[in-house]
Amino acid sequence: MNFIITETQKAILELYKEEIAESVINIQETRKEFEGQATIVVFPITKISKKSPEQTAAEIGEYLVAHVEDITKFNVVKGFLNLSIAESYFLKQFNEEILAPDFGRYPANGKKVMVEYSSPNTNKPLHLGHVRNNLLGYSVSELLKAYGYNVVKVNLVNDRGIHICKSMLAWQKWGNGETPESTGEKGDHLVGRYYVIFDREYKKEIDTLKAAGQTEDEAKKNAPLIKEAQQMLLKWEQGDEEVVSLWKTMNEWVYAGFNITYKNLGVDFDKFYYESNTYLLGKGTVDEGLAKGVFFKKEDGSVWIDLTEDGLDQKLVLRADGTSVYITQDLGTAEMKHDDFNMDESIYVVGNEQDYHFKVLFLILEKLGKSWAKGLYHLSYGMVDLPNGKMKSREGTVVDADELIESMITTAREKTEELGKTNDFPQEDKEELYKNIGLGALKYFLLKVEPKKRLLFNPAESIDFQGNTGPFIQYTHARIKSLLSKSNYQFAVTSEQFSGISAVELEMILQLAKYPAEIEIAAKAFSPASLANYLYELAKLFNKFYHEVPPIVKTEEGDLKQFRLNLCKKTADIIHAGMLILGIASPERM
RNA sequence: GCCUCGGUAGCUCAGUUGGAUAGAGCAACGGUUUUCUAAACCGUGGGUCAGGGGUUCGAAUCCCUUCCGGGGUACCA
Repeated sequence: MNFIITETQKAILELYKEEIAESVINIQETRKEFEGQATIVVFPITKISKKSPEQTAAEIGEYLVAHVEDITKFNVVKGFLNLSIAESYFLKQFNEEILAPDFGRYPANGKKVMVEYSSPNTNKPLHLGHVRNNLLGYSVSELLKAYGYNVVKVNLVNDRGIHICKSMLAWQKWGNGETPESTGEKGDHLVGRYYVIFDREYKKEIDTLKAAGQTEDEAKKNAPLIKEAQQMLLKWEQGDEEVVSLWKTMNEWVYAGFNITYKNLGVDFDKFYYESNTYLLGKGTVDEGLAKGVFFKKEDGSVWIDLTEDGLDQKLVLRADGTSVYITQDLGTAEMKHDDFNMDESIYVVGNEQDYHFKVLFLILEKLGKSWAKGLYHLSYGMVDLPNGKMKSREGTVVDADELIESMITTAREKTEELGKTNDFPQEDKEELYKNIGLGALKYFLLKVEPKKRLLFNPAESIDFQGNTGPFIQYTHARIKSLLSKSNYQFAVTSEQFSGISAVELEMILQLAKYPAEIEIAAKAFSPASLANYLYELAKLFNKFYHEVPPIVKTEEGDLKQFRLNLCKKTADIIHAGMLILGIASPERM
């Protein structure tokens, strides 16, 4: 409805003899309790008109109705000028813009963006926090594709380090040669189980040492198990055959397990990076920083950067013994990824506990003069909390990803069968449907919340299937599909002059018209949440329409029926497309 | 202590260039099915937008301040 702005500018020039900037004219949707579709907020204009808000509004309203064909009526409420727009305007917009096959699709913008997400540790299975990360990363990728980007999805796997050695060591000591094959256990769960066993035995040793008079810190350092694990890490780094071979074997088990989880979640990656290959990177960057005078060396030989002028602290970038720390590695990895893909932007999907780390990382790269540093973005998201607090792997208070997925599917199965909806479905289709619904509920639940907010998950209350949920939107889609098939829908463009259109239908056109802008907003914010809420509003509006309008299938043939069917079809298409961006399937029947 | 992100209905959440009487869902209560899928629709009740101050025609939104909560402030990753 951009024409309103231009016309209002003309009106003001005519009435008050003054040019007015576009930004001063504030147009919003008219609230439901008032008549009209578009509202101009006139307060800012009174500075020019030098008249009361009411009078200014009335004058502009009269001008617009007299001079603009599509504006048919106006009313003034305090400083708000409500305009009624002709139905034909909406129909024209619907036919020409919204029904166009490429509606909501952005052309390629020629830019490449990397989205790094998931980044699991290979010593334990994925939990609900990882699920949020994976769904966010996948969805943001799809969102950016829809907005015209060329997207590269990468997964930087943390496959080395002391934590992996803990699982390996525990398995060596107490595993009796168990394998996923011999136990039937998913590989990541098996390895995770030994990680927990290590921790349990380690704690026992600590207690023993404390009982013998050592302090907590001493006991933690001196426990034989941790020493053995450290030895193992050292051997790994020296390339000890036995250790490396065990490491490879156990990692393979974990990957096999992860692949199943990824497949169930519907996420994928274009490239995997492994920290076992990247952990030595970054030393060149440190040399570069020293040469440029960005870093400095302390007496002990350790290398630092001083960020106090930027409101941060001094930060170590290389130990005195020349070994790397986390940020050294990340500096090197960032350069490598840029060399590999030469992308314009790069998004790290990582939890908000690492806000400080990424702030520092990006700042250092900028100070090193990397031109691409300004394209880096940390998509920081809040932790998923349980009612009694944070999830902790070692304390067993985690919601396991595989179990959660399974229970969502089970719930979907129970609810669907209770409603008797799938009595005539072939068995295969049933299982496919339950999976789509169960995961739809889970994904929507996690994605509808603004990423940076932390999110509460209560395992005791199952995720809803009614109201503002994935299944509600899926149901709306299925309902439309059923209607279309019953009416033998064929596409045809209607005229723009016929009667019988209701207010809710105009609302739907307005809501559909917003779709491209919603993609843009969500893509720019790297946040699928607003899109999720948009789709919910659209579905809700459709259901209202569905109840208010008499059965379309039985309506006599004509423009009104055709228009309504077109409206249904487009709504289904947009729900389908939008849900795909969220990684959620829209079943044809449910 | 310092940095940072949050605090909106009983619960889970929407609400951005500052706009009208702050919205949904769940839960509670009541209603709608001889009509295209009732996982739906309609209605009722429920608010000190954490507290206080400021900016102005107008503040959940911007500024200051206090309180509460998460996270960070590691030569862990």
